[in-house]
Amino acid sequence: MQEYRVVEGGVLLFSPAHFEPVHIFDCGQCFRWHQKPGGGYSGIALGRFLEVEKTDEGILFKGTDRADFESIWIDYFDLGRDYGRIKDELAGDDVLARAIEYGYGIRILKQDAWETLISFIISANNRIPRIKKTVESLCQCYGRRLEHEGRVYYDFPSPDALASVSEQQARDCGCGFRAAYIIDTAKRVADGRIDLQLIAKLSTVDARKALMELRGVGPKVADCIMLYSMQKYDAFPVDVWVKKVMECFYKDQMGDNAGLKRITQYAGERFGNLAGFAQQYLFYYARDFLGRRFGKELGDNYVNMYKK
DNA sequence: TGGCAGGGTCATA
DNA sequence: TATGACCCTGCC
Repeated sequence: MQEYRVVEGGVLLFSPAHFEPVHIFDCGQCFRWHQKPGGGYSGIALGRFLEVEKTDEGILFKGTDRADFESIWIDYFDLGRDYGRIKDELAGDDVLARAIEYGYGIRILKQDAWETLISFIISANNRIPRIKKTVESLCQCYGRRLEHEGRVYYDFPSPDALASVSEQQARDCGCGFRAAYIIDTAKRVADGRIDLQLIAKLSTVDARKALMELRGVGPKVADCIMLYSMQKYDAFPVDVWVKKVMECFYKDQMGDNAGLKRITQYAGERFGNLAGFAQQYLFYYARDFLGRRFGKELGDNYVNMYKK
């Protein structure tokens, strides 16, 4: 655990070698953290408002006190985990070594399972700005109103709250065709037919199966829920970017035209119980660095450049 | 300005 | 197991 100290306005984390806000909040795992105009991030998680800023001395967690920091945020940001060791293990792989160098400050947050479930149902065939907008809209319409230092913000709506929303109301929030999935899922969680805490205790294979019983939850969304909120670090969500990067760099090992199943299987073999961490580094690297540079041509272009 | 395509999933064949 | 449809909007 890294050292921290209570300072004016919050808690300061010293020399955080493996904590970079932009990497953490922009690596695709969360939707309610937003970059502030003056720098830093603000977000709402676990029913609380928090600001995270990088300073010369370290990472400043603004708007929290020792009690909340110790009982909530240490766990949420997974500050007890030694990312140095994880990186050392993964960096034996050439591709991962480069991805880690690029996204050196990524951490996997321990998010609320219910919020993660609904957020990633919304993510299907969608774009990140719209996902954020839709989640925010649901919060404002159906979430609990909270105040912090005179500022009003909204918690993520409870299962009960979303279970009583009509399909049209959910569509009005921008959910689109996912509206029916969300309401159906909310009803199941609200009346206890689905128990997320129980699912979290299952093995990765069984939890995946259980989650995929829900409408709107396929393999990718199930893996995201397990990785981002159930501490199942062997889960390896395969989205378009991870698919591209895997097809590009591990083509020889996986064979031509590797499908989703093959990619998932290969990631399990190669990265084992660190597959989830590997996925985060690969996703961020693929989307942020390679995506910006090469767009759709990512695969072949980069391979050619890499070989030279 | 219009048209495309997207953090996938579901239904159908 | 393989296609197409799907809400809607940011972006080219």
